[in-house]
Amino acid sequence: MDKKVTISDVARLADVSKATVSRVLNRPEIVAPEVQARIRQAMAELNYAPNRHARALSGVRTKTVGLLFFRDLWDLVLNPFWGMATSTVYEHLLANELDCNLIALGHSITSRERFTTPDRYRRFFATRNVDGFLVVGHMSTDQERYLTESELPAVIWGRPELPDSPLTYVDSDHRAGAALAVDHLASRGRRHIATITGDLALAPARDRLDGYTRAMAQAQLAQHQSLVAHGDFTRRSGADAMNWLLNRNNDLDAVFAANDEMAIGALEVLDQRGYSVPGQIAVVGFDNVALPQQRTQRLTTIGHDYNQIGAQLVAGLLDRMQGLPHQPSVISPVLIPGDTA
Amino acid sequence: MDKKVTISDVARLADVSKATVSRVLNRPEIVAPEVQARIRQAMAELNYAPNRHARALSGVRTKTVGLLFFRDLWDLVLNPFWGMATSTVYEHLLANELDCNLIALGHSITSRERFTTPDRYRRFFATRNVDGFLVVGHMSTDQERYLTESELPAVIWGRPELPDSPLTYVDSDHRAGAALAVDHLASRGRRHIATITGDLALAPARDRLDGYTRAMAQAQLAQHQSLVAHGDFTRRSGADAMNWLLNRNNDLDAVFAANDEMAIGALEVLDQRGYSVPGQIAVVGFDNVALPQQRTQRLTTIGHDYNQIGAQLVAGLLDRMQGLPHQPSVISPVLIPGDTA
DNA sequence: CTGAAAGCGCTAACAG
DNA sequence: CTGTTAGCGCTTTCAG
Repeated sequence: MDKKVTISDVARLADVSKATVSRVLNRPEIVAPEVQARIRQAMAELNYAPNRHARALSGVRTKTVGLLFFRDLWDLVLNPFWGMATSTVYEHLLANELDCNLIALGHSITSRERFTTPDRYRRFFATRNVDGFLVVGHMSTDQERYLTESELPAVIWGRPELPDSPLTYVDSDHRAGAALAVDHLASRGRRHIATITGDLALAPARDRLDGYTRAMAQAQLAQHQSLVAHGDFTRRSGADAMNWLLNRNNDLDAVFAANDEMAIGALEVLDQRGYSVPGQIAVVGFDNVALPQQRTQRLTTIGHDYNQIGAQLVAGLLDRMQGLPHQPSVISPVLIPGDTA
Repeated sequence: MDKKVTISDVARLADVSKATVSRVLNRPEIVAPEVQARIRQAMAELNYAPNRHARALSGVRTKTVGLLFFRDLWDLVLNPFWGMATSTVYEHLLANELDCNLIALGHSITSRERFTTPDRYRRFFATRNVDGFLVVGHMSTDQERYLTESELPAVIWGRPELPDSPLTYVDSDHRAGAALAVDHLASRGRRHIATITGDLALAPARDRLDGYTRAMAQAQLAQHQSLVAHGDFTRRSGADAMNWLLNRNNDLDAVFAANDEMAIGALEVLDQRGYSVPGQIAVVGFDNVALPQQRTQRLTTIGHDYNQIGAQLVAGLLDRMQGLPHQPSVISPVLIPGDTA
């Protein structure tokens, strides 16, 4: 019915020119109050809604940003961290009156088939027609390259992999976070602190391990191969790693897991095998994912400052969209006290 | 750099007219093979990517659908059901080469402020400029009305509330699902079957309760007020409800919770209070949310046919986008065997 | 402060 | 099969 009300219809009804209508849409202050009132009236009457494509075509910002989620959407279900991250970004986008185009680029069969050639990738980014991108999750160097080539402003949650990427970013200080965990444990008298690493192909996992190693050294605690178990950020792997640790250490008194999921897995094993937590073994996780309600015992963990990261991410993108520079920033995580350490 | 390659540039390079270039984009089969090759070559060389706004403006489908998520995005984190639902829809959209514009309309402060007036709502839907909408989550009757007024094709996961809404839908048969649960329990010899309802303001919760009631009657099992505890779909409420039930029934031998989250809450209480499951009390949930890895004991539950729902949703929308009618459909859930009943 | 006119990039008749 | 010619709805000079 009123699907096709255009600016001309409004102009006709209000007895002005299209240009004037357009003006009240964009710079209302420069049009005479009475005329403006008349026009607004007409718009309401006709139930007019501007066509964003036409708008975009004539060179105006869409105010739409592509939220590139470099994971399978299912990950939103499997690890709450991703849900936290995307939700946070989404909220901040909304708060800045930006529309969001969530684009998932995971490993699901269907989406994998879409990107067989570099060419397709390029096309993909260039063709989104958004004002900029926000990136969540880990992208390959190729993906990073193509995204860069699209020449659209983009800000990453995390860090670019390419040496001197023009892509800017906001990241948590993973190393400092891990150190926070170790220091906390050490200060509580723990001496035999093990760690369960994440997938070391990913930078955050490496950083967290590095932070652990350094903090252990700093605290002058003995380190040993058998104290470092390798996981891959999944709950299952956390459980396996915990078993592995228990089987080769009998004086273990603490574990720092590189994320909460693995920490939960570890807790389950400890529970099964009859260890008391934190009595015999203390556990600290990482991410501070929304698990408070999931167990009677609240996990002690290292928390990202989600809100600040989200805020800086979109502030940075807004800057870049206006051609301003954006300084990458690294945000300090904090210790979230709980019942497990 | 190549941000502004247009169809004319390609035309010039390939020494043809814009129209011909446009043709290879839309109906390649009607252009001479050699010319086509030349054009494609030129496109590659210039790294040409069509401008979707221009395209849309000249009356072509965007192939973009708005995925309206009528919940706060945080719900993706809190209850895996929403993650399952949106992921499923997303996958099917992708499989059909449709782009997805995820739009969350929850109760977060920021988005709430956006929709203070009916007018804003109308504008919101009309202004999306997508080819159609897919709806996940529960919308108010107002929202439903405005969406309808937008006159864009829309298909709902669930059911419209308005009497004879032109909005079409795909839904699980909640009543049948609940009956499945009760029948299963009854067939295993359970006689004192309680239920924990969801938020009865929502149709699915009412349907599941109704299904329970009918199946109980059918199985000639005694019903009683004290067997019906009210929850709100959260884990916490499931736990509370379980306590409530335990406190006023001493012969309880089974519980049907209206969703998995509440079932988990109930299991936690049973565990704490020292009941054996399913030895003393059997538990069945609803939704078959991806919790397999969450506990050693797998929850017996009623599962939606996610894939089929997703497929029909998208197929239905595609039909409606072409002006074809779409028959709403109701999909039967199935019993997912587990270790708790 | 307002109107007329040109053009954003693409598609769709209509002729050839 | 291909080129020409109009727009799609909106913004934006440039005059008035």
